[in-house]
Amino acid sequence: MGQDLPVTSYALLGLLTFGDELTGYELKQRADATLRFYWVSPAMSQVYSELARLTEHGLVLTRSRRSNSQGRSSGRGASDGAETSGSTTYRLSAKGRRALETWMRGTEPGFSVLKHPVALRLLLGHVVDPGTTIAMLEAHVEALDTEREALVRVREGLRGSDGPGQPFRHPSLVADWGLDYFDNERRIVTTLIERLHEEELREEADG
Amino acid sequence: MGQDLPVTSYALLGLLTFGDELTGYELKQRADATLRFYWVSPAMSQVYSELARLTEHGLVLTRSRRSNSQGRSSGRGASDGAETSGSTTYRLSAKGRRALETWMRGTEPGFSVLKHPVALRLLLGHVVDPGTTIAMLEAHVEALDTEREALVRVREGLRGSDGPGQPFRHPSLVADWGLDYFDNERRIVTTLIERLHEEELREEADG
DNA sequence: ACAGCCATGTAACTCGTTACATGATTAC
DNA sequence: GTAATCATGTAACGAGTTACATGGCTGT
Repeated sequence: MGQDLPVTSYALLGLLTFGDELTGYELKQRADATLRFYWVSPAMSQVYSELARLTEHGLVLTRSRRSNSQGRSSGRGASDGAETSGSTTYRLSAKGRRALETWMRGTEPGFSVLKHPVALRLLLGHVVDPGTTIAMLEAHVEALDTEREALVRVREGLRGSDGPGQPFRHPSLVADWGLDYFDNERRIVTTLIERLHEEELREEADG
Repeated sequence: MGQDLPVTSYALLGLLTFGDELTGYELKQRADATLRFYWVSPAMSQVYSELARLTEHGLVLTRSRRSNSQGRSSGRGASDGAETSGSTTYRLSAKGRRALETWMRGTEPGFSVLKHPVALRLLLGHVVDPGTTIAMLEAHVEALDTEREALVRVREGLRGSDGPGQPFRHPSLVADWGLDYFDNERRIVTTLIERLHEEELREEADG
């Protein structure tokens, strides 16, 4: 009991706690919309293989549309020849919900990991000319604006059920967190650009 | 020309641009000290395998201590029986420096990826009781303080050569960025804790 | 009819980790 | 002498990606 799955499995499982029954495709879209800001967007193929694993462990239940051979993917035997077409939806099982609770209460979250290629390249700024670094940072500010806008749209979609006790309360808190993060990062990077600009001008003046 | 290496390879290569000649072990320590805040800390074993690859590509040069069989690890032949002991140091080659420049100028950095287990669990806060979520956030604040302190020590170590034009100018800029990030995150999370506390009290009052 | 999205997977591969194994040097 | 740190790797594995393959369904 309590075989450990990777965090991404629980993340996908968690996306199924918001009520509905989703296809792998829809789950991927949900991950792209929200999960990608705080975790990752797994590839389509990974979504399907994670769902297969979650099904094996009994943490999700399946239902087929437009075809018989309903649910459960009962194990191991021969004779499965009718899974040709139609989509499969997945929903959280009672066991899945318990597993999620156990995971959230019983395991340490661990610290966040940031893979920030822009910061990495700034660290190595002495390798290239200042102009290159400044241009990179300016492009990053634009990218931040784009990402922020996307998150704003997500946040907007939660309005109406984002109050205390309502279903999207926690997603909206996390979205606010993300928006604040973007604002702050924009401010920092803008300041950095100014600092680098000043230095460059001073250097040109001196020779 | 221009075979693409993973970003982590360039990150390690970049750590060799600050002058000295390092062993794999020392390189790992450097990565642990600074790189881990903006990128990742590769495992010891990966440091060695990356160094082997960088050597193959001619981007770093090796030197042996306390033993003959010096440098270059010239290829492919039979007869290598004297690599028993002593440490090997690595330094950036001219080709390596060119490769790094090309990479920094010619490839898109891409957007940052954040794997934030605390944010993920906050997103799923409706699965557990508010107390669990609040406790998790409080633990996160403590972890932030610890990490921030570690970064402060790194920043302090750069003092004296962190001015414009000096060798650790860019590392110090990135460190300042990181410190600001930690400050901001602490502020956000503290606010979130307060919000959740208020809600919990109100809920208890209402029943 | 064709484009674009919905829907599901397989195969090959790389990155990166943990566990394991070995031995030298330094500090107490 | 023995514990900690320095130093270097190998082997097995898992997570996650890209490329590929397939086909249905929907709007124009």
